[in-house]
Amino acid sequence: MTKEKSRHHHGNLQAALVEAGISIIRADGLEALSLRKCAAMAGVSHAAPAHHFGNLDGLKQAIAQEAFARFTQFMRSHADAGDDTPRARLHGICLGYLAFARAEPALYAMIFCYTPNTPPADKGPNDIARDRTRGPAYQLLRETCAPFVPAGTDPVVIETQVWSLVHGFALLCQHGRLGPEPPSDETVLAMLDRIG
Amino acid sequence: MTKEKSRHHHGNLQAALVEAGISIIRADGLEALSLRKCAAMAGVSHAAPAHHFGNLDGLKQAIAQEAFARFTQFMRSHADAGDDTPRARLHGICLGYLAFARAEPALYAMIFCYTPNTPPADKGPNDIARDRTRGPAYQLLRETCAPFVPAGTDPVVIETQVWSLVHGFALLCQHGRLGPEPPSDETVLAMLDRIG
DNA sequence: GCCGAATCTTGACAGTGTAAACTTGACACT
DNA sequence: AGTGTCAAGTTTACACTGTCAAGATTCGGC
Repeated sequence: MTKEKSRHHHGNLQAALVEAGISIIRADGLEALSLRKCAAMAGVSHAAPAHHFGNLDGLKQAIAQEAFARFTQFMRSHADAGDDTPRARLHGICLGYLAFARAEPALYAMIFCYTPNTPPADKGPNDIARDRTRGPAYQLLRETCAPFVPAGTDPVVIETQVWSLVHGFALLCQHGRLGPEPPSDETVLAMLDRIG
Repeated sequence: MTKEKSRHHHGNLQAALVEAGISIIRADGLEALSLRKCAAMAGVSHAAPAHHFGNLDGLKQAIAQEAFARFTQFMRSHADAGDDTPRARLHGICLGYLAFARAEPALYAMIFCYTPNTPPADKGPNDIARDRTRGPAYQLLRETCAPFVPAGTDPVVIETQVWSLVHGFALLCQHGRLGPEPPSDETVLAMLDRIG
């Protein structure tokens, strides 16, 4: 027999709602996101999402978490693309960062607004604790930046500088603050090379 | 006679609504902003704001414009604070930037999301056109960065690098991505000095 | 004094989040 | 089979929001 459509127990409503939310955000922006529209798009009653996410903010956090997962994978694949030199890896990860921000502006912005931070509040300020509090992508950034840390300087300074530069550039581009057509990726790489 | 309270013609409703909106955003964030709450806070009927701003987005733009005005003035005062050396001016403007972003996180974020850009679409890519399309504060940034532009490199690269770095750092701090207590201002100045 | 235009009010409607009570299906246990 | 329990969705209801249309009031120029 074919799978009967039971009125209850959607199967994987949680994922379906997140997917619906992503498509709504992609089409009409974050402001257009609503619990009821996601419910309708998933073919479910309007109050169902609240059972899974509590409230609208919960849904946004779930969407942001999914977006973060895609973002890290996207960036990691870009890091492995070019040569195996440290510089090629740094360029790759940053170009991936910018490409994702350009391709998915709304999702990218959500990652930083609706993803929880400092979850476990670990003890010492060691590397592992930093990775946890700064998000799943920080380990990749740290490894990539390591070869460019001059002797005697705190690695955090370099990591923070690279991250701030790329993040700020991505957002300024996204909001059109860098002119109608933004600077080329080569400009970013040139800025990057001025650091290391 | 004392000024009679006339039911119509509030006097300066436009400004009052913007002020109400700012206080709401300061207290409960951008999400809590609503036309009706601003109207109530200004002692006016619920549909009055639409007459001045068209819709909610119009009000947001007006608030962002006011926020932008305060931001530029704030930053300009910081630029004139220290010594008259180029480096002191650069440090001053960046510290002002960060101080404003820390003091008024919601207003700072609004500036980049709701302020229109590229208004006149000027002809040549000269300095004046750049100032117009990139916002009123760009002239200040350009003047401050000028002494640090090495011979033979495009000034835009330096300006963009400084702006991206400070903007990205401010937002990463704001969202707690740089740890529970963010790096000190000296760290930012150190990063800045690595550029010039 | 008068008339148009600007300013604000009132009333209404659709869409939204959210809470409560209810219905249905799945599963374990006896 | 019968039963209890629990999770998943539905239904109903309410307050709040943006937005529109129509009316009231006041201002400014003539």
